[in-house]
Amino acid sequence: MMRTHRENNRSPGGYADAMEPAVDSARTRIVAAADELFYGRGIGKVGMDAVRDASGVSLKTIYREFPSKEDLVLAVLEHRHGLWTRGIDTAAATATDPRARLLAIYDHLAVWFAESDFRGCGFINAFGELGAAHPRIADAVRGYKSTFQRYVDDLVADAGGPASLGPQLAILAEGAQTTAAIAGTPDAAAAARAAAVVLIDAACGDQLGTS
Amino acid sequence: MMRTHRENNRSPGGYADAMEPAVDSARTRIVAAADELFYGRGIGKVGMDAVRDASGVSLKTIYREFPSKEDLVLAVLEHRHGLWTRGIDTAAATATDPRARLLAIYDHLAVWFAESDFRGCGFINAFGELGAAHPRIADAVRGYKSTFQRYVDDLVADAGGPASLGPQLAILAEGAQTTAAIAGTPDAAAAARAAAVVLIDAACGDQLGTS
DNA sequence: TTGCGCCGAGAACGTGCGTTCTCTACGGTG
DNA sequence: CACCGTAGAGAACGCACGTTCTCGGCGCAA
Repeated sequence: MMRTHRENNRSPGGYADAMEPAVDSARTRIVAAADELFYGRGIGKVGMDAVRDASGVSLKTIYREFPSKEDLVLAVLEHRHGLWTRGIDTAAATATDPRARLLAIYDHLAVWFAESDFRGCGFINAFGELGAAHPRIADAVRGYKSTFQRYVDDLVADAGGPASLGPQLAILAEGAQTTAAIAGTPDAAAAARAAAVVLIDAACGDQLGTS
Repeated sequence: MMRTHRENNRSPGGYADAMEPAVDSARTRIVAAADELFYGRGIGKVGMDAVRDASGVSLKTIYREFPSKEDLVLAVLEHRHGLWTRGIDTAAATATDPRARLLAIYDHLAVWFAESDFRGCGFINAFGELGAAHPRIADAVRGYKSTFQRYVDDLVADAGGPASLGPQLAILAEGAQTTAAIAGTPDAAAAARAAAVVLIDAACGDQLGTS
């Protein structure tokens, strides 16, 4: 099974092949700059002028790549999903069994929460801010979250746990993110991990030792 | 102990005593209307004109009661905290022991998630949207969340559980809220409750039967 | 009744921002 | 060199919104 939680290769953009490199680097710079700004200040508080200044790409080029701010937000969310996926994958890389891979999720959260610019889950923030008015953004967030849910469910199945365990572990991860963001401390990752240990061992029959 | 999770009596406003009734009903109508609008659409998407139209109170009076939109947001958050507190208290009213009062939290979540206009936790949404730019709002949200954390911690102590259990149960509640909001289904409440049962019984020595 | 102060309705003002337009420069091709 | 498409800088436009101001009406004291 070993589902590796890959991101999609590319959004269906459709730009010419010959100029892919230059265009792609412009896209990359725009998305990277917008991601940092959106995440740090909230999407509504960041104007396209700020994205231009931070990326060094003119407004005209930004609007050629992304026909509207909403499209840029969607690209930023996809980018964040790639970061999240890679982080989970590297955290799980050294694990040898599904149980350890599940717990690696919370270890990754601990690393993330300790970053100085941590401000909660970008998907949750975007959903709370724009979900009601922008169905495409709400759908994208739903999709990313359910992808993660499937990842957890598959690991639970590999570990021989019941289907009810997956949602519980995902809820712990979600709650840790908002708790850490609001409290301003990374403690929630350790608490969620400890709870996950109890839940996993209670549900999976306790074949292995604790921790 | 029986901490009853009360809200504060009044914010330090300081308006004349003689006109309190009329003024208070204006405040109430403004806050009620703003609460519904802010929660349903997101704070940034609701103009003061919309608050005026929905409350039937003129802009002049709104600005006499709340010197700025930020002050109105703070009052709305306090109002929501009162609703949340009363909901938790009534859900816990029929419970006879601390364990049941803890589980009543998730029963209350299930009721809340099933409401047609449920759109996640208003505090989390406000924090994600405005926390970075409005420290007073961030502080208020932090305060409400830590009040809830203390409520849970006290119940855990009453139940004879270890201090580490309180944060775990609060994380479950937080995670259930965001999961239910994004997924659009109330299932997360039941999953969080089931996880809470396992965690409580594992930590408290399993004196009583399950569920 | 005459003045006075409060209030609601709504216009007005300033600002920020999403989006588009203009102007200029430049690099490659005949 | 002339030509063309493209890019950047930045102005411009339209709109939404937070906040303030104006106007007309209404209740109330003398």
